[in-house]
Amino acid sequence: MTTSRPTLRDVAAAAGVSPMTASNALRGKTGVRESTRAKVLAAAKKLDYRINLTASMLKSGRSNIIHVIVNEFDSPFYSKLTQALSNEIVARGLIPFIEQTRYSADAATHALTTNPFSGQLFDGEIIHAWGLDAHVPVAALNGGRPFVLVDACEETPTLDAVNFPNEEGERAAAQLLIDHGCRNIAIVGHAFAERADLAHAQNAFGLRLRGACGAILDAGLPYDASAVFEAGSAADGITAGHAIARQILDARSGNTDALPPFDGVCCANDYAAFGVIRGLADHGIRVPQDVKVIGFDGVSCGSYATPSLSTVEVNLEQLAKYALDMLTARIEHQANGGNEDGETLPPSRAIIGYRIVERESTATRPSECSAHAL
Amino acid sequence: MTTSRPTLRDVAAAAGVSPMTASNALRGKTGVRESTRAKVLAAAKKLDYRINLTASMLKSGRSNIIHVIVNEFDSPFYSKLTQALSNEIVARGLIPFIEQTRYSADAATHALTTNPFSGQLFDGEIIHAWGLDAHVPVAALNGGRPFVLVDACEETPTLDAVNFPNEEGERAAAQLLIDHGCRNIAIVGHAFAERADLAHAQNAFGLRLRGACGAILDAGLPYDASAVFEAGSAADGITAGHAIARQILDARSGNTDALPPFDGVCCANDYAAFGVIRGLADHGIRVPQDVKVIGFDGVSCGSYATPSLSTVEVNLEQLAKYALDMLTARIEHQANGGNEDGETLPPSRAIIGYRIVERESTATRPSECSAHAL
DNA sequence: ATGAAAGCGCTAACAC
DNA sequence: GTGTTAGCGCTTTCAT
Repeated sequence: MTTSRPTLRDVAAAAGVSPMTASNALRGKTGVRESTRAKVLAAAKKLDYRINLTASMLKSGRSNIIHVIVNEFDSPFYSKLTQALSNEIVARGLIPFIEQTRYSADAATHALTTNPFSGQLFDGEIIHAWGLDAHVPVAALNGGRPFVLVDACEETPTLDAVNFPNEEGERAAAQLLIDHGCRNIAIVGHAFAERADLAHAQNAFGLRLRGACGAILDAGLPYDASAVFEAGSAADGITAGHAIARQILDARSGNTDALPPFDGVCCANDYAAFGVIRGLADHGIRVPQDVKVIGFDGVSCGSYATPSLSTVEVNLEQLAKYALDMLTARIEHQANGGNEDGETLPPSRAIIGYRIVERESTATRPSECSAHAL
Repeated sequence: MTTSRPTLRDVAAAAGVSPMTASNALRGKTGVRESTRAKVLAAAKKLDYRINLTASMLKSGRSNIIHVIVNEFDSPFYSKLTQALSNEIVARGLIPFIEQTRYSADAATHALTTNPFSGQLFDGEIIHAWGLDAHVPVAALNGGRPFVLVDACEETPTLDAVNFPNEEGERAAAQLLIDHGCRNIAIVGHAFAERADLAHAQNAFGLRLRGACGAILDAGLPYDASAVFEAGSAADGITAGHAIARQILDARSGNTDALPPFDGVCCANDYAAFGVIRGLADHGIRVPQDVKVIGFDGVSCGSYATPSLSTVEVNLEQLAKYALDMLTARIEHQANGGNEDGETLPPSRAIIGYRIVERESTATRPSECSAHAL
């Protein structure tokens, strides 16, 4: 016969009080005499009582669980984002529930709708998943639940959102290359678009391209389709790196028809930047001696890669803080019956900070190349 | 006035059946007439019914949630492990709940005990967390719940466990260096220990050292404390890389007292290997031209790093399969009342497969150095 | 400050 | 095949 877990009843009986008093005592509610609370806590400890959260959640309708949706776990960026969000959620006494969609819009839709956890188990949700802006009508999926969009860049501000300094950060990245003497810069990330057409960029990569081409054009440097390579992952980055290397080698070979050789590459994320460096190395092109490369995100491995990667490091701790501030505000508001009388909280928006991190991949002097910069 | 979610009652009423029939129909139970099931499903769809899992879990005592505990999210190894486990769990129709302990034995203990989710909400648990073998009495913490230990290497087989091919894999790694001509191999990972003392190695790094030193000694090559560096992370790896570089430079400088220069480095994981390469580069030592380096794990970024990293790639898909087979067997066994009459399932053990992946970091000829090997 | 009653939404067990 | 009953363990409400 299995002796099953003690319930609140058992604790109450052992302490000689009612279940209600035991519940209040255990949850630290005021209005319980200290001596009574002590008795209850002692009984709970003695019995090794563990609250049954399913029962608690069923009755109270609150779970303290925050749902986090990302594209995948196994990527330098998402693993860092996940860790930052998890840390902040735990620090606030909440419980993170992290799910990956593996870049599937269907999976994202499911996570937000069909999935019975959403809206019943979770107190709030934070999502950074690809393609949401274009393919998934997020605002419609979210039935007024506490919800934060990360870097979805949607233009209609109906939801709380924390965005990255996409345009400004990538502009600064391109400017760094220019300041370091680059005059023919390749851009890796979003597909080519004219500057004017980028005014309506809807996603992060579009905004980053806007920033990079802005810096380049404003400096009087060339910007055209031959210098823009579409890539978001290391695999695509390798392909881009090969193309960039070929153009450099072609120019070196003395071919008079050759395009001028690239001397800098501005990447929309670190992941692709690693691929670009890899692709360049395949053809013997060295970074930073032959070409300088800068990424975006500030992933952890950028500091211990060889060459270490210069980047636009975004402040993910700040992102997590903002997201949870927005979420908890909405959760509290709902708990106080805020939504019942039509008084909905207006949507909040925030843009997180960044800093340019200069490492080997954009170094100008050989001595800097071997200095290990964190 | 907020119109709250429809319940099973509402669906049953709309379909003109009892709640029980509706429940059975929705859960795909047999013994429901097809026409009835269709009516119920239609009603559920029309009302946008979503099952309340807290209620379901409370009543049935099953959640279909698998608890996964790892040290951290933001590391190349754990992010890959997490993704593999998550994929397999989802593929089996279960729900992964992933938690990080951040290398804290306290956090691990909490995750397994104080945490009210464990043993009440979760159907099973999979843990790969550092220090569990030595500091946390896992077997005692687990109250007979379905539970799988990943690579904890504990000697008393009281729990289900999936282990890595630690000794064998690292032996193969060292052998690769030897076969490629290395004669003075540094080992990075576990602290130095005599071969005899490693007979009782209790953790993964100890076993890996046993494998490496076995290959080296059996080949008649030197193995002593001067060639062993303790490191598990990129940061430690950089320190080790600096020390290794100094010894190489010292020997090059013609100092007659100098130790022979290292020509190979066998690392206990890829994470440290990246650090070693980084540390070597800080002193201008090139990989693989000056020293060959091999890692362990087969993390994703090893293929697109520069140099790309040779490694012992362990089969994490297989790990996930084994772990879930063990878990589901135990869950089913418990559901069938297996534990009540004292018939406990004997503990299972498995060792996952590996393959040696040769990339640039151990290449012997220059031509191989620029070939991009996946 | 404490307790009694009621029920959250679902499903196991049993009747019909 | 379908319906009825009962209750999982907790917390909200309201009485004392």
